[in-house]
Amino acid sequence: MEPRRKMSVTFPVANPHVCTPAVRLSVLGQVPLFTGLSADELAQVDRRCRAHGFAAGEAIYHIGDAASRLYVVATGTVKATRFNVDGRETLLDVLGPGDFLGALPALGQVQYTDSAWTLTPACLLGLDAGEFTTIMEEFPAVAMATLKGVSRRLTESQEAVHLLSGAPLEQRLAATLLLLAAKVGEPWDGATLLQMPLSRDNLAAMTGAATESVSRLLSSWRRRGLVETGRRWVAIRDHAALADLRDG
Amino acid sequence: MEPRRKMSVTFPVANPHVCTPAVRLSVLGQVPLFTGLSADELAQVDRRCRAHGFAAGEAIYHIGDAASRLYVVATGTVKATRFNVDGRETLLDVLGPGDFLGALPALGQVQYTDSAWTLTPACLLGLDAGEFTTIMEEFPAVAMATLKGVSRRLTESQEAVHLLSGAPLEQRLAATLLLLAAKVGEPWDGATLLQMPLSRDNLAAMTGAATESVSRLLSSWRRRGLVETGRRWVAIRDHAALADLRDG
DNA sequence: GCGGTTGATTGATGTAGATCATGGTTGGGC
DNA sequence: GCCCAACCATGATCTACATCAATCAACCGC
Repeated sequence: MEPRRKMSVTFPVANPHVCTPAVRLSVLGQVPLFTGLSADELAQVDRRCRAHGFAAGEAIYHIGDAASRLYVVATGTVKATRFNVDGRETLLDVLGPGDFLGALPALGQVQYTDSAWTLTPACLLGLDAGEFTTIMEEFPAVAMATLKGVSRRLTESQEAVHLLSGAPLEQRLAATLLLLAAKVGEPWDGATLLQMPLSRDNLAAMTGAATESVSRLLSSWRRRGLVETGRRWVAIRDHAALADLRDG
Repeated sequence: MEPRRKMSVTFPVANPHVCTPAVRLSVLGQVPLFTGLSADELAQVDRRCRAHGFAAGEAIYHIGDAASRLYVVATGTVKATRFNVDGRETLLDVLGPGDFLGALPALGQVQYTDSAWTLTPACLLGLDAGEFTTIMEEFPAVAMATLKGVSRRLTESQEAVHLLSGAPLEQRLAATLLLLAAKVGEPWDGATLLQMPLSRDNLAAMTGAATESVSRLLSSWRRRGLVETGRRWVAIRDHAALADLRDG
């Protein structure tokens, strides 16, 4: 076997204290949830939310907790997961800057329906449930943007259901990598590096597979030149080939 | 093997022409989407929608079609599905009276992301995308109710993802039956009859399994007295036992 | 009532991928 | 610079479930 390329990927460390008022406003201005609000209105929103700093691998909230907050990711990446009784973890979603997560009692969600953990150090803006409801009532555009965001996620989730219902692992993993590439991919040395810490375990939890199966498949793809991999990172070399695998 | 109880279940036949103005208004008044609207406002909504009658097994719309309408089920049951290239079908959701389906360009959905077929004869109220957007803008309560409905479905879909990611078929099928019981179950001879035509095929498409596997499992449960089954129907005799199976 | 079609059952066999086991590699902490 | 814990690779084995195959039962239209 030819020697694997070795490299280390480091991710920007978000100092919790980096969420200065100026940064907060700039972040809020780029959040899909709040597009269309004037600077003045954004300031109103900003006044109502509070920045929370997290280290890598910290819990943000747990499934079953009373749903009290909606969070917006300012910096860093976050995973939304579900566990079952014997510890099996399913990774439902990966959230990056601008994405929202959490739950809202006003939408009938009494408890969080998933758990959220940081993958990197992260800074989140938290809005109390009541506050967000008020904002939606005050600014219908925010309600629409929320609806849009939730709808898009429902579609994505249904696509995942479809893939998990019988598609071979090869298709599921290819689909997952391409989806992540679209979400957090960035050019790097002629390939697309997934700019987030991504272990074989994480990919297994996303595709409903065993860690070893993911490892084997990635090895095979690496030998064929489709991807490049390392400790907790993956880069895509051949999009077209992966797309072919995804579509059967 | 002891002889199976035989019975035939017939489902109410919705005559397309049954959607008289009076029926339409009464249906609209009970739709979660439009709760909180006054009779007068409901009449406004009613004026904007059009009734469509369908026979059993008819297509309502196809995945990939330009997303032009939102439908509300007045009578009958409908399935939302996805297909892959080689004909494998995944049943994403089952919709009954009061549920909505379709897609909205205003939410960024240019095309339908699933296909919809009637399971029984059905009557649907269709709203043009633009109309519904107008209604949401005019009545913020409708926008909230929509958001609530989509959020609930997202949670359900994520639960499905979690189950499909590694839970054995036994758990998936038990979970599906209990979910359906909560949705369309009704008391019948001491058990809970799922009041909709439900083939082994349908259950397989819902749980990501082969028809034969579903058949085998139901047979085993029937022998143990947990369920009662027949041609295109299932009734639950022992909720608690199924709940145990679902939770591992 | 009768025949054909669709749906359901049950058995035999095959396989994708889980699980178990082991050793190699990497990088962070001191 | 060394150590250790986390991460990764790869082989051997096992199993849940798909697939293939053959009846059998129920309903529909005539």
